[in-house]
Amino acid sequence: MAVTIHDVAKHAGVSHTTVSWVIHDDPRITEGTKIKVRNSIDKLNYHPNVNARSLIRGKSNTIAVIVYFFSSIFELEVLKGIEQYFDEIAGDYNVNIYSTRGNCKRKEKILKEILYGQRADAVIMLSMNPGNDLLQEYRKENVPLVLIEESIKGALTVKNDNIGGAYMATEHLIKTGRKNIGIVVGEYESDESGLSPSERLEGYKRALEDYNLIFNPDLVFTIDNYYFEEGQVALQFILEKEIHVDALFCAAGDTVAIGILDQARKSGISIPEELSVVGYDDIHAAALVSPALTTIRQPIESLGITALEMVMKALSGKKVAIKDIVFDQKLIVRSSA
Amino acid sequence: MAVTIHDVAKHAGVSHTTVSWVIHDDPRITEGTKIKVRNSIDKLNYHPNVNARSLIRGKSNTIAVIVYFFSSIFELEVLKGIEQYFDEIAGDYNVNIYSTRGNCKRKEKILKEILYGQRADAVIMLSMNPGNDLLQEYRKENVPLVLIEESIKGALTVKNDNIGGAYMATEHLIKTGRKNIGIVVGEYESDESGLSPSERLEGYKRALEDYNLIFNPDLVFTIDNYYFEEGQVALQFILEKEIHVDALFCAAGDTVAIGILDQARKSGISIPEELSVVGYDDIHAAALVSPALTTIRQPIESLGITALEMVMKALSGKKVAIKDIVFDQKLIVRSSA
DNA sequence: CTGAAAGCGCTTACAG
DNA sequence: CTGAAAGCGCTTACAG
Repeated sequence: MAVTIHDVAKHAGVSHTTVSWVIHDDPRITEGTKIKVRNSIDKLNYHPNVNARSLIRGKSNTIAVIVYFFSSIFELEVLKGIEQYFDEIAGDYNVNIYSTRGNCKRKEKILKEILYGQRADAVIMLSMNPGNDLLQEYRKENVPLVLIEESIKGALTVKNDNIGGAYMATEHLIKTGRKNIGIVVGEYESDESGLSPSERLEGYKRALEDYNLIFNPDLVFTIDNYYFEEGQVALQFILEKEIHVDALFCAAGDTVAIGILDQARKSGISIPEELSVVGYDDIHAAALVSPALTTIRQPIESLGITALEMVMKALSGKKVAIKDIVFDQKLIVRSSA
Repeated sequence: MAVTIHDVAKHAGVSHTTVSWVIHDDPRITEGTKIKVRNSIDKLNYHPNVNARSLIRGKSNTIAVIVYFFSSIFELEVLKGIEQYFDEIAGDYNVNIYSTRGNCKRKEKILKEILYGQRADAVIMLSMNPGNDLLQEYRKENVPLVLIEESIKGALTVKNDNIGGAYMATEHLIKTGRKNIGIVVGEYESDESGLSPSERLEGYKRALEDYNLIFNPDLVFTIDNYYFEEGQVALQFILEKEIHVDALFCAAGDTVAIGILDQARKSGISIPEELSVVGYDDIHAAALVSPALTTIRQPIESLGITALEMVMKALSGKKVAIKDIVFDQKLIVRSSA
């Protein structure tokens, strides 16, 4: 069906070896032969079978990016970052994006298939942990693995200073006179949760402690999917249960925080008078909602760019120091707190 | 290096053929042998080489999704749709997501590599046109190709009723008394632009015509990347040049429309009194900005779900009627118009 | 019930 | 300067 190297060889009147060498621009082939063969390639519309090539080379020229789910602008921005300089940094590689669709078994399957089934030559994982066993297997096989927003001993990591960011957010609320500060945060206890939720919780706790406020576990509200609607639900819950908070640090990000703002308006809660809200991410909408959202800005695209750079460096055989690369966060004060 | 089928065979004390058959659960193999072999597979942590398998099968069990760029929430939502029921609909397939990074040559290269290099067994394209030549090549090779938000004669298409949506938006502005209605729209003349911009422009024109307003080409403002900032720039341009408009239909989507709102606030233009704005998409932020954005809601996730269903149907050998599947749009009236 | 053999489409030493 | 041969890791008729 498809045109193979043999068809080209026959058409050009040479052996298939010669065709292969023309493709690889081997100096042993005369210019005349090259032209002849290239002509046949064009005429027959020949494209090498990627699978055969990868099989024999033992590498696929592909970088795999694994996301947990296409749930939020976070993924989008990181992917943008990875793409931004892709041609310059990783010209002859392809990117393949996989989603685990929130399934841990799938995650492991994908990671194993990539490693042992040779789907890709390197991996970038977003907000996900390969687990220690798989990490060791990757190291043994010498396949580069870079983690974004996740850290595990022995892995290459690019991340935000979530502890610092959460600290700043909480400190801001304290300094503006808030006493009962709740936190809305992603699931932080499961294996699948990624590191940032627990780090942000940690930063929140540290700030409370430094300012002599008591940490109250009842003021920790967790959400699962980082959806807008979960912010609405969280505030509904707080109001129904009559839980007393005068501020919410929405560590789960701006989209959820905006859900909180939305519910506040619907429930007649005035912001920031009755309730201060600080988000995380500084998405575009944060500046535009009413009241405008005070939030923490993180350089999301940079995470992607840096992760790709690390992967390429490792792929080129250079030693990459195993040391977390951490990006600073910035407090953006607007009207909501 | 990696464990092959031969290693498993040796470990289990059978031939590699037997191992292959165990993997495929061939009824000719006795249960005892199967257990023995599966044990070895687990012990050695064996995973079949995907490339070898694809090579021999002549198919890769992969569906390729091609996006133009990870630029907007639109891509994110479509991907969400494709994922949503993936396990149910397309259990043993993988998805690979490619981005052309806005490069037409890359697009063609990807499409040819998929087709002739056997990267994937079917393709879903987002807001992109394969071009007639490539479409014919896909049809000849019988590789399913489904287009989202793009239509070309002879291709399977899933799209929004952009003409209808734009008509509704424009009609709403007309009925609320606006006379000088501009349109902000994505690049619609280049090959790479996708179909929706020109369709939305068409809907806009038709509404003007039906209500006896003259179409003025000077009131068509185009943008390239669907970025927030482009909305700001567009309004700045209009103000600087003192172009007289009392309404803008931002067919380029809500993110850009919100950029317009932002610039309006900065420039002291009151919305909707001095300028009415209607967006397109109904993203979450649309309801939350101030003033809340009047917009057109489109079922983006459904596009992805339906496209995947069509691909799977075609892949299963069933005839799929070549007839555009068109989703209805809905006008959501808020405060900005 | 299991194995030896051919072959998928390519690459790459090895001859000539 | 070019070709015949072996092999990458699998699958699948074909024997036995």
